[in-house]
Amino acid sequence: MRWSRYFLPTLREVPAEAEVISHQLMVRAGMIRKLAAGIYSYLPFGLRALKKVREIIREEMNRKGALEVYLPVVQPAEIWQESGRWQLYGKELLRFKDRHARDFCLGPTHEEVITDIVRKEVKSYRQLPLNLYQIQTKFRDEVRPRFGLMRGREFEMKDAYSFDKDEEGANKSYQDMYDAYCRIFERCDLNFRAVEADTGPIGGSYSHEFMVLADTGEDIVVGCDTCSYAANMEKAEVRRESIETQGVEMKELEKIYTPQVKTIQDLTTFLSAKPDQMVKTLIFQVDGRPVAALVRGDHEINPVKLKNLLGADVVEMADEETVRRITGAPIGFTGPVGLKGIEIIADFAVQGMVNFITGANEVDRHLKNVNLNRDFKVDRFADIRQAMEGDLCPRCETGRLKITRGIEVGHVFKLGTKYSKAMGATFLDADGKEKYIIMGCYGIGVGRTVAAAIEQNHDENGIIWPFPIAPFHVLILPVNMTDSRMVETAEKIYQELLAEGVEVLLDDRDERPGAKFKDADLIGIPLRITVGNLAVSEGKVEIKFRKTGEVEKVPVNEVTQRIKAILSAQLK
RNA sequence: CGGGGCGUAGCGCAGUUUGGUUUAGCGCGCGUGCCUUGGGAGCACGAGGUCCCCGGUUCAAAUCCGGGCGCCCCGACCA
Repeated sequence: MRWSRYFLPTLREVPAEAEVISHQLMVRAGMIRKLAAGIYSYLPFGLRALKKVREIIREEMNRKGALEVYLPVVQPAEIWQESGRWQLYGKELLRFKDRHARDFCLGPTHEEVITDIVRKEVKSYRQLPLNLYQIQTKFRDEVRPRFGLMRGREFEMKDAYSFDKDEEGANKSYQDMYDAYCRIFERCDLNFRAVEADTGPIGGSYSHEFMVLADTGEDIVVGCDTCSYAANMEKAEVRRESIETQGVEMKELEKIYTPQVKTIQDLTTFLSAKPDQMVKTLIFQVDGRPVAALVRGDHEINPVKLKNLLGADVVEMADEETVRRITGAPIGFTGPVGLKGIEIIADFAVQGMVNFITGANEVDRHLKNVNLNRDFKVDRFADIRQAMEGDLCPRCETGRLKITRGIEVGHVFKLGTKYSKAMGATFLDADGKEKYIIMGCYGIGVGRTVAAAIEQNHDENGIIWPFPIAPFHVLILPVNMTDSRMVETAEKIYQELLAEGVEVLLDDRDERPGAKFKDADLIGIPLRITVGNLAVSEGKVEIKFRKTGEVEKVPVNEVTQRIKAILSAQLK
């Protein structure tokens, strides 16, 4: 491709609206342009990167025997009503009516469509297992789209759905996809971790998220510094620390006056005590009934854990009025002592505490030297808090947990029979009995993967494409377009590389060298061939690696061979 | 959905507080010519605007008032 005939509009300045580096660079490097909030066009250069990722995904999906399909973006309300999600999905589901006033939506995901196809076509266990996937546009009307392609409303997603006759088969399907995902992200040269994720109330199922590690990520990743344990914040387990409390004397319970002291922070200052000597009592509404949850003052409650523990559908913080009704005091003075008619659940860490501080269920009062069993009873101890940096690893003996940020690029999920039951997708098994198909679903954000790759591979000058997803592998840069010898040399190399099938971009623009070099760094093509004075004087050109800055001086007639050698090594 | 910010040429911005001295500006980019060619050169000339939209106040509105729309950030939310 000749740059002069290409559509690659680069920007010198950072667009005001772009906050994160990947977004800035994708706009500056002429990859994308915004049409509306969370809705982007891909320009040719950006599309080439997207296609590279698509192709890697296809190869790995096909390798596992998944079959590509292409499902509609516009979907009728009926199948969503059947699955129950027409009601449940909320405003993220963009709905509209056609000319006959029939209800439709733009597909945010495709479980309904695929289940509809499979229930109609699959009748026998002989047709299973089956794995169907597509790479296609999704639309989710996000409340707040942000960070360019990171959280768009319209975005490209690879979604796969597996169908199996039994648990064993479903587990294998899941593992196949897990393995495929690892290969895909490895091939994209991403530093990622597969983390355990919460599955919600479906039960018995499990799920992993594939997180690309990046400071700008929206998700929190909890990982062990020693073993391979990793989970997202919702799911991350905490190991019980055994604390010796035997022999510590219980002091006498004491009520203290604490005017306007409502938070742990306030208490810390007011009593000059440490947060880990306090117990936070939080009132939750769990499917409509109140529950008190106790965690140590320096810990945060994890509502998802509470929800799973109680097998509840909805867990939310109680409002001011409810708290008053139950505790007799405003928010900020809640404590477990004297609470009646309410289940009390405490985090394991509370179990090892003696003589701690809690709210007194009375305005401007707290209690000191509170003790378990003597002053109140806990109905259940459980792991209900969020993991913290430095916590013991729940899996290995010596590890400590570390907290990092990540970008979720993929998610594998065992669905079980949720959709097959809702929509009646059954098959006749070998034993002659009708059974529900066991499903799994597996998604990858294609555009988000590209953005994540940039987030992880750039420097102050621009993008540094990993070879496997680079829009072009080689950029030829003739320094002076008015020097016919340089132009001819560049042209010769360009033709040779083209003939060899190398993906090459020739910067034949009549720009000054400085501008060309800046653009070259910005768009980040992994190899740059500089055709300059050396080509005229010694018949040599420079091959520069964008990533390392390393430069090789190579005779013009050896360039093509050298490039081929580098590419075959890099692309394996 | 709560809080904050922004909207002036393709991009980045000044001007708005205190209405008129601005014929609406600056830098970059864009076009033409000269000159220059190893890290975003220089000179000259030039094109390019519904100052987000609608309404109001006023002799006079980019500027003040009311309403609307759009975009960005924080939070909540996110099968």
